[in-house]
Amino acid sequence: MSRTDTSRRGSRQSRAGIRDVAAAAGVSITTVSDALNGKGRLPDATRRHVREVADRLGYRPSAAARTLRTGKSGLIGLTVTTYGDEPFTFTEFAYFAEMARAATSAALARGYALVILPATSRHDVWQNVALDGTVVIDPSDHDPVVTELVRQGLPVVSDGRPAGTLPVTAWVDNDHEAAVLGLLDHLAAAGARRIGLLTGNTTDTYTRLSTTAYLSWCERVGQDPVYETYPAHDPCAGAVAADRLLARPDRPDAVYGLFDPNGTDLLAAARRYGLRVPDDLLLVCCSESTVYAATEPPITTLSLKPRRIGTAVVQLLIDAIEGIDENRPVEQVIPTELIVRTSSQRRRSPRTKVSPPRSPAQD
Amino acid sequence: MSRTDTSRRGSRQSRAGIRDVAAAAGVSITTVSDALNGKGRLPDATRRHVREVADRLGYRPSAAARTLRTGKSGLIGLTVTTYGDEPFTFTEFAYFAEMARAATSAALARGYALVILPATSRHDVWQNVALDGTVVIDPSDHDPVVTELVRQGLPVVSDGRPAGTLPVTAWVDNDHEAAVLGLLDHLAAAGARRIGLLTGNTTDTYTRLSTTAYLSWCERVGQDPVYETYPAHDPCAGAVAADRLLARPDRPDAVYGLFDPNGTDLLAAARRYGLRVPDDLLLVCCSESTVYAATEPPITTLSLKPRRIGTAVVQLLIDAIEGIDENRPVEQVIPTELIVRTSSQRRRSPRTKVSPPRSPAQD
DNA sequence: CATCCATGCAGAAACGTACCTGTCAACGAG
DNA sequence: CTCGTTGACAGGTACGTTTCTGCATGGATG
Repeated sequence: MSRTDTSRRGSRQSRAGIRDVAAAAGVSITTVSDALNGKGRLPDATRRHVREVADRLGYRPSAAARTLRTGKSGLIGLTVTTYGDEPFTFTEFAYFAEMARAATSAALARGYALVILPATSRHDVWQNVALDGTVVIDPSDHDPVVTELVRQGLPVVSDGRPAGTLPVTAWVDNDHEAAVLGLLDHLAAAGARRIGLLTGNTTDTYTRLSTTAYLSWCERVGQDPVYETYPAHDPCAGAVAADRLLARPDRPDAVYGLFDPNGTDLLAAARRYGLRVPDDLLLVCCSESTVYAATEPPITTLSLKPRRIGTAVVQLLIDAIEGIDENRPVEQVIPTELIVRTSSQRRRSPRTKVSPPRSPAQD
Repeated sequence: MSRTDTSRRGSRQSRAGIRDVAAAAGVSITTVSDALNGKGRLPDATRRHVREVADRLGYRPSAAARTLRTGKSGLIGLTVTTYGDEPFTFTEFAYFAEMARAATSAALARGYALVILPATSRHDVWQNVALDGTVVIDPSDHDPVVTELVRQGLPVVSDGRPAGTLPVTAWVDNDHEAAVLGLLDHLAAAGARRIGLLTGNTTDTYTRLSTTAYLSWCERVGQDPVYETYPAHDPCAGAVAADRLLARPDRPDAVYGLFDPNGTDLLAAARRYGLRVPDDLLLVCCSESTVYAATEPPITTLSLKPRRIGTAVVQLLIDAIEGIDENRPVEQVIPTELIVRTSSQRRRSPRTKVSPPRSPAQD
């Protein structure tokens, strides 16, 4: 009952350690550890007793000590590419938020926590945190961070297939080519004769694959490509590029925008030129934002299913960390979803007085 | 040059530790530690030599051991409230993303990393990570997590002033009352006779303060309050509530929406009822999203300046962790910004053929 | 009765670092 | 010549766990 002051130090009030619990419960340190971690062979009575004493003392095991001993920290890095000195970019907000949210949930469910670590972090920060593995979003060609991590023997799972010979443990990605081809077919089926593209001038895999898919589709159907590129990480450049695209002499009658804000950008540009959507111009953009369900008209979007990706990435990583089933698939393709709304349907749907509220964008 | 195998274990190839470096450099462990950490009094020659050997061996100090020894982990928790089992909610995407982004940058600049930890996390996850302190976003009245953390002696800084007697170390917040009052005055100045409110039915501080500010403004100017409430964490309820508000017999001629998606919700509802914005209906909503610059018409938004908040929160927390200037302000109020666009200006601006692209939403 | 195994627990060795406490040489002052 | 001083390092302990090994005890088995 009374505080047995068998502590080795005169210092008062430092947090209770495992040996304080052992002393108070009248057992050995081993027994406390086993009782609390459900290991060893102890009678239930002892186990309960130890647990109760630990509770009473407010005992909290030291994460640092445990990590040092076991070599596992329960921490997963979430690495985001940076433009300038800011972590993750303007154009990827909704995608990143959804993906990170799902990843956090998935990690948590398996007892892990996520640490946000921009790729450009100072080296000393990287080294001051004990990671069990890392998720890398859209790694660049020869990402020094990934190389370094792999060299340290840490598993690395990337969102987006690695470019070149980047030695990731596993990756998850969409089939961007199939997505773009399907989407272009959808537009063509809706009556588009000349489909334009609004794309980025960066070299990341997503942009590259999507653009080449567009070009090959054009070649297949015998259409001249009509596209404008812009630096996607610049928040104002998109509107300018959208304007350029619709100002061209060979103005397209349908446009696919590769980045999230392109939908509103294109819609605004269309209005400036007096183009009605979808009558004069069909519109699709890649976005996870639900605002496109409530625009006038609602805009068809391509969803990359960031929640599925976030979940899959974390599962793969934790499997690798825990050495579960070594010969599990190291790459996983998540299907995209085309959410068809008014902007890509040639025939305008009859105007309803009160349309039903938009449905939640679960999963 | 040759691998001096003085390692105490027969085991091969385990990561180089500090004593491997010491052996290879022909000095003691102390010297290595001092040389690498810039402490002690060593001649520059020794320091350089040790550093070089450490580099050659690919030595990476163990974060866990360092944490155990020093008691500092360099990790800051970022706690988000949850609705259901998902971290952070639909309505706060843009705000949260901006805030987290700024917080990450600020922490990084001072050598800390952020760990995402939903408030409802399993207890064992909380305990498995060694935190130096925690940022809590919008803590509820008697948040058990905050209480627990404070009891452990960890500094806690909250985004949003703590309700009741929550014992946070410091907090950062906007002056929500002033913001709402100013915004309502702005609408009144633009000619609004009856201003409605679209608000939440939750009890968090933001919603409560904003709503009471609205009510007291109404009382002051002698207007009957016209408002609808809905569960803000439900992604479809907003559209329904917006519709309800505009369907009322005492239909307002101006509306302020408290949550991010309310702008598009209200705009869509207005269209259904044939109301022109801003001619028949003035519109303002609280949002960090840039889509409202490109809607038709562009919508006036109230920005809570999440980036400033994120930065301030982290600075305050790290100051507390490092014990800098104990008597520093423990509360900080960040001014809001009303970004005035067409939707809240009575007179429609002349239609331009090509409007300039929207400006970036820096800071 | 001797042997064997399962049970219930204790002792002690790591884990890798930081830092406190020496030790030893050189050196200038008295 | 002696003595404090200072520079340059080495030794050793503590941080708080987990876990391997080992030691009793007691009942079942031959």
